[in-house]
Amino acid sequence: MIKLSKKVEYAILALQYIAENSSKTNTAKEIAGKLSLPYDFLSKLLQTLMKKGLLVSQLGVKGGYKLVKQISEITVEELMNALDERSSIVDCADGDSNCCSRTEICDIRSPIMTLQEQINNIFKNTTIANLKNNINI
Amino acid sequence: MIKLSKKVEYAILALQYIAENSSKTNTAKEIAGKLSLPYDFLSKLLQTLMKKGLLVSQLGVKGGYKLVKQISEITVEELMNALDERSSIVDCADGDSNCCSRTEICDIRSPIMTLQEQINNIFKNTTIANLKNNINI
DNA sequence: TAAATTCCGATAAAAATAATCGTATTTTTG
DNA sequence: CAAAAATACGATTATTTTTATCGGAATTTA
Repeated sequence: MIKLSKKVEYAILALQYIAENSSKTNTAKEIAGKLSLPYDFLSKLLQTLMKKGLLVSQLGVKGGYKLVKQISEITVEELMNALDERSSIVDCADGDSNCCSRTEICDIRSPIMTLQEQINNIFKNTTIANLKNNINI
Repeated sequence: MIKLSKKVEYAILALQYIAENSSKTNTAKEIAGKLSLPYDFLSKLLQTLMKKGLLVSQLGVKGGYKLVKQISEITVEELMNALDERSSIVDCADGDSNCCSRTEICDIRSPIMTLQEQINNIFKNTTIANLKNNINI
């Protein structure tokens, strides 16, 4: 609960890797290899990020992925949205008006939404660059 | 992703219900009925909260549950812990030292922990009483 | 002793997440 | 042009987590 998916976790690592190697196009294979991530899964994920405009891809032999903008300009929120991760802590927090079939008046909806907003703010204010050690122990 | 489990959701509702009816012991059956929650599931959840010291139970015919302390003194963090919900956003954030088998040096562990702490703070600073509308629309 | 209840372990069902597979398409290069 | 290296994409499977259910035991009250 309240956990980042592997998708998001791998994407953070991959974006950071691409950022470090931004002079060239990076193949999914290389990234997966270097970071020991499952190739197929990563590959699909990168395609999604490409479709969502966070990466550009090049097809063919010299193909691979490049960043569109710097990782200091990509927020975790943006990444989660791109990967279709809903950050709604309860179902009714993202527009399900039937949420309150349980009780006549949903007693907790509004305060839960506030909780939601606080969490969203954290993800909104954290960039992929923020999630990187500057110190290599 | 980043979602409260039904356990936590139901527990919030149940604790609020019990708080409103604190003059008597409340049976799992009644709470489930009034809130339209699945009895077996709720029942087990209340037993857990009892074991963790958030509720006291009384066996037998006039049995049921009562609060040990006021819901304004129970934080969401406490509830999640009681329900064995780990609020760790990544596996390595709760003591899995093997987390970094992927890369020699885990580049993101420390900043992820910071993110984790921010999220924890929210749950630490929100009580079950806070999650209740004072206005009934 | 019967009824209402908590208590408890086991299991099943459903949903979400993660991973895999096969194949098509594109591009480069020899 | 043909082969190789890569992305693109749909379908499917496997795994894990979450949610729900079941059966019966123990406890208390009346």
